[in-house]
Amino acid sequence: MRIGEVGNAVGVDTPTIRYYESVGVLPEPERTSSGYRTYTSADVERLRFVNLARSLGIGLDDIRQILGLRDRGEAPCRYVRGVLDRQVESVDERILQLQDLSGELRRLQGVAATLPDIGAEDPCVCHILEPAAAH
Amino acid sequence: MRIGEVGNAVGVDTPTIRYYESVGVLPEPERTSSGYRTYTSADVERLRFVNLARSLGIGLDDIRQILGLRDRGEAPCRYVRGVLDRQVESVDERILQLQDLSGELRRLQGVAATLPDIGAEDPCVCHILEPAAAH
DNA sequence: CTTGACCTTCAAGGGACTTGAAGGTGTACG
DNA sequence: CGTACACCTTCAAGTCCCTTGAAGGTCAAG
Repeated sequence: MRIGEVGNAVGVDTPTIRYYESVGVLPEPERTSSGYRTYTSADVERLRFVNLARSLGIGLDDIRQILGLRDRGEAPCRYVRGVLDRQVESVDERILQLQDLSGELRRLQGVAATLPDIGAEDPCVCHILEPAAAH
Repeated sequence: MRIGEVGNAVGVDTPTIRYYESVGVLPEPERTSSGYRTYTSADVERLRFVNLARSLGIGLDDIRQILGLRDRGEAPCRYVRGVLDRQVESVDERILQLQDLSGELRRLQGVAATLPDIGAEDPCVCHILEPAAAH
């Protein structure tokens, strides 16, 4: 299989596949005599896994670790559990931050709707945003 | 005021202040004879505004626009309203994505808790994550 | 024999910093 | 007066995960 077919099969574009190879997440594949990369079905499964893990927000370093464990014949389960725990924690924290942010932005939308435009003589940079600094 | 004092006053570290200058968000300040940057209280207010806008997730390009309008004596209000609208939309979209992600990760935590560790002979990369691909 | 889709490499861009190296300045203390 | 120490300077590269572009080679169909 050539790189474009693999990309279509898994849903990853070809520069990304080459990028994964360049950072050591995918191994260097065989080449045809003219230099085209050729992939096996094991390579396709590996890429499918990488793509799945990325869609869960798992970083390439963690993915490399998990694949490395498997490559050395060790069960990655313990490591995967740790990654999941860390990932849930950071995602949930991020959600809380963004919910705060959304609330603040909506409050400022309300402020913006009631305030008239200012003129050049006004001393502050932005009379919509700057009262927010009171927090 | 020197760069460190400004940084302390506003809560921004000095490399970041220099970075803001390098990308044209802050103007080049006066220098002492020995080359140290010296800031006015107007510079401090400007940095305070940049920091506030950044804390709302507003990008440096938008911040540069807003400050540019003010610098040219125009009211940035209309532009600021547009930025707020776009920002609320993208933050809310991101929250939804992350909530989906959190749900999926928690589901996988549950899977991980009930499954035993696999051995090297198992055919898949990770029997915790891979059933997730069924979605 | 040419068109067009595919493939190759290397390099740079993006966003917003962060870190590091190598060195100059300013001041308080002994 | 010397020196330790905190502060400042510049430039370069690293972070994370791709994405885009340039310049060119390969292959099958018409």
